[in-house]
Amino acid sequence: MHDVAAAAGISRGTVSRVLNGGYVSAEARAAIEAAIAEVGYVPNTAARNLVRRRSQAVGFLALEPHSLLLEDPNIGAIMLGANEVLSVADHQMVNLVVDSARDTERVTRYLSGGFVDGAIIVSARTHDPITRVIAELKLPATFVGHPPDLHRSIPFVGIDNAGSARAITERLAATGRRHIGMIAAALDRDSGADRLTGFRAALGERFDPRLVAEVPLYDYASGVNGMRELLESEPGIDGVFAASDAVAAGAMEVLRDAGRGVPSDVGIVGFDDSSWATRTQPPLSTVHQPAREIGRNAAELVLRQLRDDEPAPANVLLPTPIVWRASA
Amino acid sequence: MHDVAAAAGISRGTVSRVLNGGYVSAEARAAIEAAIAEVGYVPNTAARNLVRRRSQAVGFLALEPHSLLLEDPNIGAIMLGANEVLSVADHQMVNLVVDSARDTERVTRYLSGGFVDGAIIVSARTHDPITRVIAELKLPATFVGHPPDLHRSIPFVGIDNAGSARAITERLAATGRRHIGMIAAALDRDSGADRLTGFRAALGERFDPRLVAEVPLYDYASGVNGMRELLESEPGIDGVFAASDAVAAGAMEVLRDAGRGVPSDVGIVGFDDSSWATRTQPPLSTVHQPAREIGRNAAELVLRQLRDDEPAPANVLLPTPIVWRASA
DNA sequence: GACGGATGTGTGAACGTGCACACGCGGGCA
DNA sequence: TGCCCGCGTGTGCACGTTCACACATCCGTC
Repeated sequence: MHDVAAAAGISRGTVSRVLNGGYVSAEARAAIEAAIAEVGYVPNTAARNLVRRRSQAVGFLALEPHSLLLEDPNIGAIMLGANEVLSVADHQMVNLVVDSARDTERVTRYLSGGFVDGAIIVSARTHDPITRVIAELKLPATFVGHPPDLHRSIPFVGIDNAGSARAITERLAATGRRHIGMIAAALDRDSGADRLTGFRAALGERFDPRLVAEVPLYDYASGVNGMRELLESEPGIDGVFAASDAVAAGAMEVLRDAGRGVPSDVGIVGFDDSSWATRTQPPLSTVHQPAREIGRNAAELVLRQLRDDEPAPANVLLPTPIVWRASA
Repeated sequence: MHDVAAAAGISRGTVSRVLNGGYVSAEARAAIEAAIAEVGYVPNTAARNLVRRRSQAVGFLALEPHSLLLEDPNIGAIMLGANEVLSVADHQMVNLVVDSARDTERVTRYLSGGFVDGAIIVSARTHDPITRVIAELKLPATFVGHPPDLHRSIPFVGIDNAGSARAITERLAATGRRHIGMIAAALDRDSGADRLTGFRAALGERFDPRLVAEVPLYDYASGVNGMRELLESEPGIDGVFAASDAVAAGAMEVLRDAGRGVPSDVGIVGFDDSSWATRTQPPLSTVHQPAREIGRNAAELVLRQLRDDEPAPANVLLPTPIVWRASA
């Protein structure tokens, strides 16, 4: 910067003002911009961060084991979306995977150390020590998905799981199915529980608790087990709402083995619109989760908190269009 | 740091030596460590980076459009592996997706500006402007996969595509298949071309150019088209080596529609051991790509270049075990 | 004509480290 | 005894910015 000032014949202070805004005359600005181009000047982030007490970095916290991270069909798109927004705003995105207890310790230290100005938190559970740390540090943050009850001060971006589940179940019912069941996964998470709630609301009087198979995870194997259970308790089942596309794929496999045609004998719908949905045969009718948009919005919410002149942002619920393919 | 020094009754310099190594007496060390714990001291990265002229960050360059990024079955695991190694070594990983020409400009500026100490480059093409920039800056870097011919100075980590293709083709042939074809994808990349080379080598005299279907991408749709082509040119085909698992999945779909049993009528093998491999019915026999290990090794190679006392690292080729499932 | 506000510029003091250098002390050796 | 060397410690400067403050000029107003 010193060199730029010398080349332009002006002081350091004015160069700084050109870069950061302030009263600068047109001539001075022109001279300095020419000098910057000539010298090939690039501001030094470390020095800037030092004096500003900022790091220009936002942490992307995934509170999940490494293996599940890769299985999750949405997380990659969420990361990508967040990264897009952050990099345009000249912020770095730092990935922090919290798997073991050792990670928790390391990441906690990292967050406390001022290495990041804010955080995006994915798949937080209730009572997670990390979320407590964030709340205590008053670190600008945003949850993806419903946050644990404790920290209502931190905004979140997500989708209306109950409403979406209700909508697609109603659509499935409208195709004339009489015995509609659900493979309900991950009921220990709000997303899983909400999808079941929506399903129940859609059926109203016709809801039959025997036609709900509860399975632990959103994965293929759970779909296989859930569908077997449903077929056993009601052989005449002709419609299935699977809590995720992977679950639906597992269910379709069981139906095929049982000689049931999809959608001729059984109509089936999923949730996520992930890569599974177009890989099944026939392709899956499902609820589209705008994962990239979720990531973008999460990043925006963090950045907005970083600009202290703006008010605390409200939560964001994104629309989830139904994608109707051939499975129902 | 000043506070720590005061609390321990010793000077700043000695505190610095405790943190960075140097002559320190046992008593002084103990006193300072106690003071650090008491004060809750965390070194300031910005100040350290400023004086050391380091950023403690490594760029992860993906030279691919956003959409393909998510389709790629390996890239997530590579990122995860690299991130693991880097974070343990107290380095940040900065994701840089180069999609448009605007990205190229932004990322070039980023790399030149000393924002990163090194780079990991994924899916580079020949003559990519970014790789030229890296070579000119003499930025410590590592390629994932074969680098473009130009920059032999930069090491790479990858797998032996030709050898692996040869091995699994031989294994397929050993099951007694007479008419073995290949769906060869992405021949404009070295990985694609090498897999075809390996296939040809395995068959030797028995190689029949009519039984090679060339398709543009490593994806499902290419598998569908490739398999149709093979069935047309040789209805008696009883073995297929698909250039990727996604291609194999597409091929299996076509075989099912054509009423051919897998593996009873046609044995089929893939490449990658990605999530596709366990989602097909029957599950796919394939070549395992150690993606997470590739990421780890790439990060190691960059870190080694950063420790200037060590010699320039050599390339790394990782082993690719065959995973034999039920499709052949 | 004095005064105050708007506009524009220069200067010095941080920000929190690492590192070079100076210095002190004790022991081995010629 | 004098000197060198290994060990251990303190001090000042530099790293490249931002920011507050001081100052300078011009214009309009009481």
